[in-house]
Order: sequence, then C-alpha cells, then structure tokens
Amino acid sequence: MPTIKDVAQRAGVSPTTVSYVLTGSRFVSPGTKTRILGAIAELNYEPDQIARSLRAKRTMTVGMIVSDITNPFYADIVRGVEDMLRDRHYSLILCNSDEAPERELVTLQLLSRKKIDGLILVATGANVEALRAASLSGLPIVLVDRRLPGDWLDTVLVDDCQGAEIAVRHLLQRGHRRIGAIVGRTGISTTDSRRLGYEAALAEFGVAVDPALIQNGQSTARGGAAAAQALLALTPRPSAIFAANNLMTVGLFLTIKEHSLRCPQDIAVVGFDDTVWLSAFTPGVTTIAQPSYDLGERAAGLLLDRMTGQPPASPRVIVLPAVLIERESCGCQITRRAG
Amino acid sequence: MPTIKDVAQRAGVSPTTVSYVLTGSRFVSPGTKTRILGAIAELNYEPDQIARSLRAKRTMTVGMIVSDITNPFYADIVRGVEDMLRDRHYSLILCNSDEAPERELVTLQLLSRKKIDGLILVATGANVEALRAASLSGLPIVLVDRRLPGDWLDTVLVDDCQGAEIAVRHLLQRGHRRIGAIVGRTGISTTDSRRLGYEAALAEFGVAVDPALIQNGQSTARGGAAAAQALLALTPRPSAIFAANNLMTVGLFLTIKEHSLRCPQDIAVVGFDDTVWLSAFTPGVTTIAQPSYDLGERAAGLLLDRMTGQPPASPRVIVLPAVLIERESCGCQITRRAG
DNA sequence: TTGTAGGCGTTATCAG
DNA sequence: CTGATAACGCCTACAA
Repeated sequence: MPTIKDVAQRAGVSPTTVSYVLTGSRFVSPGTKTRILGAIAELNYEPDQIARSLRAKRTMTVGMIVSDITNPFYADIVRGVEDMLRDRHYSLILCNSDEAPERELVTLQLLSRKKIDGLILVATGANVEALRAASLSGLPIVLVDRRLPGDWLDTVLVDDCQGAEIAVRHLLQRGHRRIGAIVGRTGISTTDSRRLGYEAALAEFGVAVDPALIQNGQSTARGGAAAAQALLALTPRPSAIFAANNLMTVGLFLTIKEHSLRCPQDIAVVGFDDTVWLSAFTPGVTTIAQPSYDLGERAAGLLLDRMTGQPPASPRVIVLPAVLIERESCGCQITRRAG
Repeated sequence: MPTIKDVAQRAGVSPTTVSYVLTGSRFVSPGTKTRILGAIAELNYEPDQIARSLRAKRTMTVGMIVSDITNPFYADIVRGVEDMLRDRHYSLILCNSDEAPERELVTLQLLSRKKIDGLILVATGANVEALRAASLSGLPIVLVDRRLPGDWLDTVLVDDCQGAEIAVRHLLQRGHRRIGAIVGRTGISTTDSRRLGYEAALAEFGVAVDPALIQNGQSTARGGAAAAQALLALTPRPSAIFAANNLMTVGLFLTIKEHSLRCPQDIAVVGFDDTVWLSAFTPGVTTIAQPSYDLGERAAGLLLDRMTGQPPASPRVIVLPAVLIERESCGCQITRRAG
C-alpha cells in the first residue's frame, strides 16, 4: 500500500504538499498539483483513513444501535440514516441491542472506543447514565423512535398517541365499542403513548376503558399472539382489535387464523406500522403507517448538524405524524363518513 | 479523554507497562497490575481503538455491502453476520448498494480507505476487477447469496436450483401443467439458478418449457406485479405461478388481488423466501424458505477464519439447502402424495 | 520485572 | 508557493 510519502517522492515534492492537494486546504500551483494527481493515479494511492482519523480526531463514522435490524421498521429507519449519511461521506456501524440493557451498554463502550463522530440509537431506556456521560464527554447523540424522560437529547419520533388515537377512532366510527388493544413492552415511550391514544379515542366516544381489553403483547409476534388469545377468549368477544406494532399484528393474525375467524366479518383489525405485505393480502390490513424512513433521515439530519454545524444549545424533539392507511380489515370500504 | 500516559502517570509506571496489562502480552507483577487497573478505573480510561488500529494494522471492523437492508432477506443475513462477528469483537459497517455498480465501486473504495479487516458482500457482479484487486491486495472477502463466475472467492449461497425445483415440482405434483414463473433480474446467479430449477422440474414431468410463461420481474415488487399482469393476461391463463423472490411474490399477490382472483381456487402460488407474514394470512403462502440467517452466519465464519486463522489456499463454496414450507396457497393440504 | 524509543500515516504549525 | 517538524495514542523490539 503506497503512502503519502511514496506519492510525494514520485511527484518530487514533500508529503506536506501532497496532503494539501488531498485536503484542498491551501493553494498549490497548478503544475505541481497535476504532477501530484498523476502520481496518485499511477500508484493507486488511497489516503489511510485511520491515520487521518488519529490526527484529525474525526472518523467520519457514526454508530447506530437498534433493537433488531430484522424488524422492517428499524430496517427502514436505518436505511434513512444510511442514505443521508452516505451523501455526507459518513459511514455507519450497525449494532443490534435486542433490547438488552447490558448489550446496549457494552455496545456504547465499544463505539466510544472506536471514536465514532456521532450516535443514533433506539434506546432501551436502561442506560441513561452511560448516555449522559457520553453526551457530556462531547459525543453528539440523537434518539430515534423513543424518547427518554426529560427529553434532554435530540429526538425524532412519531406521534404515537395521535397514531393510536386515529386507529381506534376509525374503529369507533364504524360502530365498534368493545375494542381490544394489544400493547407493547412496558417501559418504552411508544407503548405508553399508544396506550394513551387508545384511551383518548375511547374517551372521545364516551366509552369506558375496560382493563381486560388491554393485553400486553411484549412487542413481539409471539407475545402478540398470546395477547390475542386472551382477547379472543373474552365473553363477549371484542368486535375489533388494535395491535400496537407490526410484530404484534402478525401475532394477532396468526391467532385469528388459528381460531378460523374471518376478518373483518368476525373481527375487525387495525395494525400499527405499514408493510407492503399488508396491502397484498386479503383482507388488506388497515394500519397506522409510521414514516419510518423519514425518521431515520431526520435523525441523521439532526446528528449531522450537531457534528458539523453549530449545535443548538437545547435539545430538539421532532415529532412526525402517523397516518391511517385504510384497507379492508375493518369492513366496509367507506373512506369518510359524516360525524 | 485520558490516554495511556495519564494512566501510567497515575499508577506511577511507564506507558509500556500499562499497555502490557491492557493487551496481556507479557507478565506484570500483581502489585503494579492492580495499581494500574485501579488507575484505569478511576480515570475511566478506554484505549483508543484508532491509535491501536494504526499501529496494529487491524481495525476489528468488517464491511458489509447488501443491495438493500430494507429487504428482509438481506436484513436476516446481516443479522447473522453481526451476531457472529460481535461474539468475536468485530463490528460491522453496513452499506447499501441498491444494485448500482458505481455505488458498489465507490463503497469498495471507501471501505478500503477505512482499512476494514474483511468484507462480506452481495455482489452486483459488475465490479469483478475491483474485487480482484482488493482480494489480491490481501483483503479477505466473502461473497454471500450470489456467486461470481469462476468461484474464485469464498462464497456462501443457497441451492437456488434445487429450491426452485422443489417449488415447481410441488405444483406439478398437484396436477398443474401450465406454470408461470416470475424470475429476477438477469445477470445475477440466483436468477439463473432458479430458472434452471424451474426448467428442470418441468423436464422431470415431461412438460415443455413455454417462454411466454417465464416473465422477468426484475427482482422487485413492482416488476413482479407487472410480470404477473403479463402472465394473467395469457390465454389460457396459467393455473399456477412460481415467484422467484420475496418482493416479486408481493407483486404477484398485489396483481392477483387486483384481478379479484382467489388463491388457491383460481390460481396456485409458490413463493421464494419466507416471512412470518406469509404464514399469518389467508391463504398462507407456500414458499421456499432460504436459511438467510445461516447464510450470514456461515459467511461470517468463513471470513473470520480468513482474518484470523490460517486461510485455506483455495476458495470455498458453501451451498445451503432451501426448504419447502407448505401452506395453503397451492390448494389441498396434502403433505405427500404417491408418485 | 520494567522502561526507552521509534514509528504506524496523516495533518497542521511554523518557517522560508 | 512549498517544506521541515512535531504531534495524534498506541504497541513492541530492545535494553536494563
């Protein structure tokens, strides 16, 4: 591997000058410049990013921690982040936490040793101290999908409460009154907000909240299936169910299928998170679409200007709206109805 | 950020000794050792991985290029890779190529500058020269999902031919004779192999290949939908369709739905790639499951022993079997039938 | 059992 | 307009 010295030698100049044409940070006469460029080309020289990082104290690398890249919701976010960062010549170290606090902690440490320039993460919520320390030590951090109490870090999330609310309102509007909810793991902000939205919608319609109708699906397909079992075992059975994330929606459908119930005739469903699959099947699943890609893009945007621009003193919280995608799983295909 | 010097000073020893307790590469007396460990803890010292990399010429970082992390198939592979590498203290830089050769090339260069210790990629097939150069220059590379002509690099893939063959055989066994195929982009090995498998199955049953029944879906949902349109417009209509990847299967179902056809009554379907969604809907989609996670794990395994072990002289090609997951989209639920 | 010193490939300061 | 030179933080002969 040729170094900057080799290039300098071949071009008959000093490494200094080569460095300057590389970074463009001072004027170099056209003559020497072309000579140097020539040498670079002939030698196939590529600047060593590691050495550069050591000197410049920036790695052009960003860390990202998500629960599980296998979850399409996070995959979308990551894609948004990656696209935005690539444009600005940053690259991304991807880590999965599996929601395990210790894993998150170890990963935080690993990334810090690797001297990442910034961090985007879906926080488990358990390592606030470590995050605070990292942030205090100067690492730009952006939270995505979930907020931390106090909102002391830049955060990009979806209006989960409003999302759940329109989901449940949609059900209420078509006459449902016994509406089950499969909610996610406790302790993460999305779960609380979506539950709040569920209750708000019921309140709007003067329907009392029945605790038995709210089951915890642990944010997983398996948990969602179990929660659905519990819901379907109730008498009278709920006439509709709201599943508060993509995985739990899968679980719900698995259970519905197992019970040989027809959707929407026997039970109406609204899910959370959209996938192309949801539209391809019969019935298409009415769902609350999160702007997941945008979430990533915005998060990367915030991070970028903390890394390169003049960082604002106080943390920013960006809340993106969720939108109802109406399909067949709630029955009649009316798009709007009065009242 | 404290450096190794600070630790040394605080512990009253030389940086050398600190370094040695860090790497454990030579004996240090228990006394000084604990003193040093103490200093490390008090200062919250973390070795700078960049400096270490510059010196040691290894970054403990691996690059990975996939077409699109948003595709669950690749997300699974990435997950397999990440799990395996994390165990060995490597981290992963994730890149998306979008199948664009130039993007792949730029990414290759970027990763090479970042001095990754190894590379795992789903090759577009267009940058053979760059790959050869990188490999020759000593970078361990493992191909995943697709092979390159000549198999001159370590490769982990699925037996696509066999997969497609059992898919189509399954259809033939239940009496279908006019079987459409939606195949992927040309130029990638998976497409060729799956097509071969399709033809082999037909041959087994003495059915002639009808070119009109083979439509190119470009490996995308949109392309798959278009291909399905073409197939459904045929007279007589094929009684079954084999879609050669997950995205094209979505497209196929979108089109089936648009035509208000019932599956399996009006048309039988076998897809490729499995998702939890495929089992949750009605009808469940019979499909060929690829061991995607394993693909990643095995690829990481090969890479690891090229990076750390004694690399075998000649490239290894690992072929994993695909398996038929029988569900309702092909009609009757018979698991086996004679002949 | 421990320390000294040189260098990994860059960049930035200071001279010229 | 261009060049020496000194770091960046760590590791590892070599020496003691």
